[in-house]
Amino acid sequence: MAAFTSKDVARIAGVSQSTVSYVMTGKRPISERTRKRVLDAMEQLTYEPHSGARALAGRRTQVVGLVVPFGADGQIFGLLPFIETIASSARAHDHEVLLVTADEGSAGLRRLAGRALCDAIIMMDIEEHDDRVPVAAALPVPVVLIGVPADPAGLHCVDLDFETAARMAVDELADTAHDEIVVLGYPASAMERGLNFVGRVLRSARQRARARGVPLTVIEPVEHGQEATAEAVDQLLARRGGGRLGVVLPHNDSIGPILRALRTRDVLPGRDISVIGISPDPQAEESDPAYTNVSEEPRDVSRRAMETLFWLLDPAPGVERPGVDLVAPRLIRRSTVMPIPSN
Amino acid sequence: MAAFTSKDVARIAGVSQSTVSYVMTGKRPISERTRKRVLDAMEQLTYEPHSGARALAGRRTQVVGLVVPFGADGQIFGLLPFIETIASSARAHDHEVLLVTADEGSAGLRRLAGRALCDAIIMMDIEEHDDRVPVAAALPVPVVLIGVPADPAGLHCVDLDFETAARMAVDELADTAHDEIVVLGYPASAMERGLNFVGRVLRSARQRARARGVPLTVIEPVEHGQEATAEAVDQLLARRGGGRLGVVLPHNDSIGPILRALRTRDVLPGRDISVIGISPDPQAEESDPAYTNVSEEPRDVSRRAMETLFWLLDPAPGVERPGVDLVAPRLIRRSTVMPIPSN
DNA sequence: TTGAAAGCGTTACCAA
DNA sequence: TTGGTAACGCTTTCAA
Repeated sequence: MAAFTSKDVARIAGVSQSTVSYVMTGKRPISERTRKRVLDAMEQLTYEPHSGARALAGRRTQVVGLVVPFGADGQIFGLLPFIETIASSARAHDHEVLLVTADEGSAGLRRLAGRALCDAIIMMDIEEHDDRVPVAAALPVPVVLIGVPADPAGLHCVDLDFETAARMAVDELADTAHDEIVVLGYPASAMERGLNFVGRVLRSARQRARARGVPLTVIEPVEHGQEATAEAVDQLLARRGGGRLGVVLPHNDSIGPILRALRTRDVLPGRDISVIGISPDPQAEESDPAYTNVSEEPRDVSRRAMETLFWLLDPAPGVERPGVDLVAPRLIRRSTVMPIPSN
Repeated sequence: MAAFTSKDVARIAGVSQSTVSYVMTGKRPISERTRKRVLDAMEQLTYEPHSGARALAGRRTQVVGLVVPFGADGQIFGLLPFIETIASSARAHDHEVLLVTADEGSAGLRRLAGRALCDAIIMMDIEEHDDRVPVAAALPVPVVLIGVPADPAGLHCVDLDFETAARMAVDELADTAHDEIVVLGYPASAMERGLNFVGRVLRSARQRARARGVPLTVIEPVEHGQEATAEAVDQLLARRGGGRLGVVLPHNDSIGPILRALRTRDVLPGRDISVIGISPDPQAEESDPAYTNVSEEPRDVSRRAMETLFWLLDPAPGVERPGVDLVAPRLIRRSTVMPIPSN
């Protein structure tokens, strides 16, 4: 296990070291005969190329930097499918994934690029006005954002289409003959952080409700914690005037507490009130009750982000990628929307 | 931003390249005067050393490989605190974190070592008989396991002390005058995978209950899914003979469904029955009802694992680390254990 | 306390 | 279709 080099492979295969290199990179035509001898030698020595040497000589690290929103608070629930999909896509392209936490801020980005730790960067959890975005844009490596900032500064972004998500929720409630829609908004902290989707969701919901002729109210902010949630829910229930009331819950973290508050008040979603969340599927599925949700499609979003990233690393001729790539959400019906009355 | 090298720094500082290197590594005494000039030059150029070149010449990557249990099913709920703590500890030692998913199996390990991608490896979610452990033990880089396999093969392991965890749960119920204890066990799949703690928990609980003179029954397997859970819960409730019944739930994934089943049956934990989970804190805290739990201490476990890892990379003279390092759990009382009757 | 120079293991150019 | 060889940017020995 004393770590063989391409020189060893060359010796065993009876070829030059450069030939070994060309067999690996495929950047030069190699006769079938030599190729086989080289591959055999590699096999025999269980040879693996030294990544540092390769990075130094070839100026390619075969590493993707991934900036994840740890350290930052927030919707950590749905994080894993993103990371998982990114890791698997990287692997499929023979790339490694280097983890950087968001609490490092721009310094993390500069380190990734400055030390030549990676060939490209994926950055998650982008805020509307995000300090890191201008820094990222100036980096000598391509950066793909998951999330859409106010000014993408020329960077490629991928995200859920939150406008459509809000519209789908409103449509579902309008289609099922609801008389009124209430959106329970975000906590003040989220609004201050200017997460890119907060505004998009509320605006789109309002607009669609108007178009569908259903009155829509937004209650916000909805803070975390027992009492704050209780208060918001009471405010919500006060609006129930015998009509069919539908609630849209666009903020992951508050959905659980809100459902609990409803239960405490003996208000049963799907019977007394309708509830639609914008949230990761597993959360909706495992919640009690399992609620109808508009999915955040972490796998689609991540996959598209990685497609863009590898395209930037190796632009296919004639193919283009959109600057802002919005992924269509999917509405999954569970039991929390009251069916249309049969009369 | 054209990436400066240590040669540039040397030129600006008016010293040799080797001096720049020695300033960075501190492996040679440098006069205060030269040191300052070098540091100034670095600052001025915003110099960052090329990690590939450094790895090649110095045979140190300053990278920690992290094998996470994605792709594998399972208790993904509590995963993030582990990753977060590991990332932060790595950063504190000026190391990067390279992510490898468990579904790559031993191939991932061999790649990490063979390509010189990292200096050391942390591997999570170790099964009792884990194919990767012998491979890891033969690697030319140190490996620290989070989890304890049947045969650690000389590797260092860190994990929660599940024996003590089980004992604490039993003690808490015995101390609060319970007449009977039931442990709702693991699904068959977990038992087959031979997760290292399954056996440890049940054995220790049985033993402690005997010592405390409280009858203890284990119901297992408890499969996932609505009906399976319901069945287990009915089986559980059938044991209630007017006495004080305490339940221990050692398996994360089943705790939510079980609590739900209890609620459906109008059995209120903390009033009609007692419940203690062995689970991550946030899960216990955010559950409804928030239940008394024995914490898995992901932060402590990860921190100790990283301490061991950096000790292996740079053994301090005179200091030793235990081969198997078990972290003490902590019991957090919430509302699901019935208080001692006051009479 | 410092400098010069020989590697480290690849890639890629220049020849053949 | 192949081989020789000069980088790549750092660390570290050997000299001074």
